[in-house]
Amino acid sequence: MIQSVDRAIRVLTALQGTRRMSLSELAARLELAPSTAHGIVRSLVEHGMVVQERGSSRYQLGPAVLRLGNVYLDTLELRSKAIPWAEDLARRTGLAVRTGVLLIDDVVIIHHEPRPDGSRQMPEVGIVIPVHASALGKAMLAFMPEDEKRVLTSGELRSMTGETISSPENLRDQLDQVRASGIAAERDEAVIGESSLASPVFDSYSEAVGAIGVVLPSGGELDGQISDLVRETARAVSRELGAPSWPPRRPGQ
Amino acid sequence: MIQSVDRAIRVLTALQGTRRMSLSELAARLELAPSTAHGIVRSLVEHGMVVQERGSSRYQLGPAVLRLGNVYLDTLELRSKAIPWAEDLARRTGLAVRTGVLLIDDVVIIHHEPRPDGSRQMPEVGIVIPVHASALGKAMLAFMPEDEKRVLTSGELRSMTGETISSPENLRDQLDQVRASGIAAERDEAVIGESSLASPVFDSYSEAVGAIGVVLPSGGELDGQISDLVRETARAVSRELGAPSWPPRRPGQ
DNA sequence: CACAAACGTTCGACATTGTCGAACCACATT
DNA sequence: AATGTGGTTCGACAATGTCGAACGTTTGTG
Repeated sequence: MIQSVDRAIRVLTALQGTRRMSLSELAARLELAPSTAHGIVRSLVEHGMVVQERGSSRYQLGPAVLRLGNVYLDTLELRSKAIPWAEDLARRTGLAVRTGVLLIDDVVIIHHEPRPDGSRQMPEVGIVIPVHASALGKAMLAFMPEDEKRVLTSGELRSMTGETISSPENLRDQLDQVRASGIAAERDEAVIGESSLASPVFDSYSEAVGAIGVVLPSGGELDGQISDLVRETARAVSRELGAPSWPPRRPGQ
Repeated sequence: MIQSVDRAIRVLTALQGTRRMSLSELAARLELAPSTAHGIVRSLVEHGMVVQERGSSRYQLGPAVLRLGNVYLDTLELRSKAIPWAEDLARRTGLAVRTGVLLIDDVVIIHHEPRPDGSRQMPEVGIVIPVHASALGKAMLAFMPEDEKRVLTSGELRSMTGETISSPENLRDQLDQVRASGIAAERDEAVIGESSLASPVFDSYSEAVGAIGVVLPSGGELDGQISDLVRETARAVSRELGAPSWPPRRPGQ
C-alpha cells in the first residue's frame, strides 16, 4: 500500500465524515505534520477532489468526486439490470426498494426506487448503512465467507439504535438463518420505525455482488408474501447477471 | 503536487473516461511501468475506490467514490439553497432546470429538476459538459476572470457538435455579452436539438460559485420572458447565499 | 490438446520523492 | 496596536515509491 495515496484517501474519508475541516483538524485526525497534510490536500485541490471555502479557511469535498460517483453508477451492470425489477417490486408491494453493494463494513445504496405513492421522498443513492444493521448487508454477508469472518472478528459492531445487533454470536446465528432461508430481515436496527427485508444477488461466478430488498414501517406484521416477492426479485436479477442457480450451490465460492 | 497522489487521481480519471481498463492499458495511458501502476491501483482497491472484475482482469471504479459524491452533494450550500428555486422555475416555465458548478474545464451538474410533464427523464446529476459548450459554463466563466483566461488561452476547445464554439475570439465576444446581459445562451452546442439559458449565482464574496438555467428544445423562439425568469432565479439564489448585489459590482473579485 | 504469448503480480535495489521542522505571512482576536 | 493562531512555503534528510526482472497464471493459437 502506497503511503501517500493511502493518506490522500484518508483525507477524503475524513472530509466525508466531518464535512468541513481546517487543515490543522485534518492533520490532527491523520496524525500528520501540518505541512505534510497540506501537500496532500493541495494535490487533491488541484484536481477538484477537494475545495477550500472562501476566506481561505476550511476544506470540503469538491465536484470531481461527484463526477466519479456518477460514472461508477453508469458502469455498474448490477444497477442497470436491477432497475426494471426494482420498479416492478415497488409496484407490487407498494414499498420503497433499495439495491446495495458492500463497501468494507458498510452497504452503499446504488439504487433507490421510491414508494409508488407519489409522496416526496429523499433520494438515497450513495448513502451508507453498516452491514450488520441492514437487511441488505446481512443478505450479502451470509454468502461472503471472508467478509463475514472479518466483520465477526473485527470486534466492534457500531450501534445505530437500541435494536442494533451488538454481539457477534447473535449476528452469526442470523447469518445462518439467512443462508437457510435466502432472505434477511431487520427491524429498527438502523433507523427507528423502519424495517427491511432483503435477498442476495449473485453473478455468473455465483459470487454475491449485491442485494435487493424493501423498506417498510416497523409497525406491521412480517408478511410472508412480501418475502417471496423479494426472493423472486433477487433470483430474477441474479439470472440476468448469469448466475447458474439461486441460491448458489457452493455459497460464494 | 505530490507525485503518487497525482498519479492515483489520474488513474481514477482514466477509469472515468474508459470505464473498464486492464492494468497494462492503465500503465500505458499514464506512461508508467506496470508494476508502478499496480501499486497505485492496489492502494485504491484497498479503500474501495476501484474494484477489479471477477476473473481478475479489468479494473473499474468502486463504491467508495459513490459515497464521496453523495456527501459532496449534501455539503453544498448552493445546492440546498437552489433546489426550491429550481422547482419553482421548472413549474413556471414547464422546462427542465439544471444547476451546475465549475470543475476545471467542465461544468458538473449538481441538481437536475426534470421537466414537470411527468415523463420519464434520465437523472443528470453528476454529468459533465465542457464549459464552452454550455450556457451554465458561459454564465460562470464570464464572472471568473482567471478561469476565463485559462480557457481562452488553453488552445483547444473540444468540439461536441457542429455548433460548438471553436474559436477563442468568438467565445470571448459571447462572454462580453453575458457580462452585459447577465444571461448566457447556447443552441445545439453540446447536444443537437437541445438549447439552454443560464445565469450565474454569486456568494457573499461576490464570487461566481455556480449557475442555474433551463434546457429547452432548439426549435422554438428564444422567449424573453423565460430569460427574465432565469435571471430572477439566479438573483434569488444569490441573495440567499448572501450576495450583496446581482449582478456584482466588481465582477468576480 | 499442447504450446506460446501476454498479462497480472511479486520481489529487491537504487535514488528519487515525500516527509518533517522551522520560519514566514496573513488573519482574527484581545 | 500587539499577540496568538492557523495556513503556507522552504530546504535537508532519509524514508519511500519507482522501476526492471522474474514468476505464475491465464488466454489465445497451432
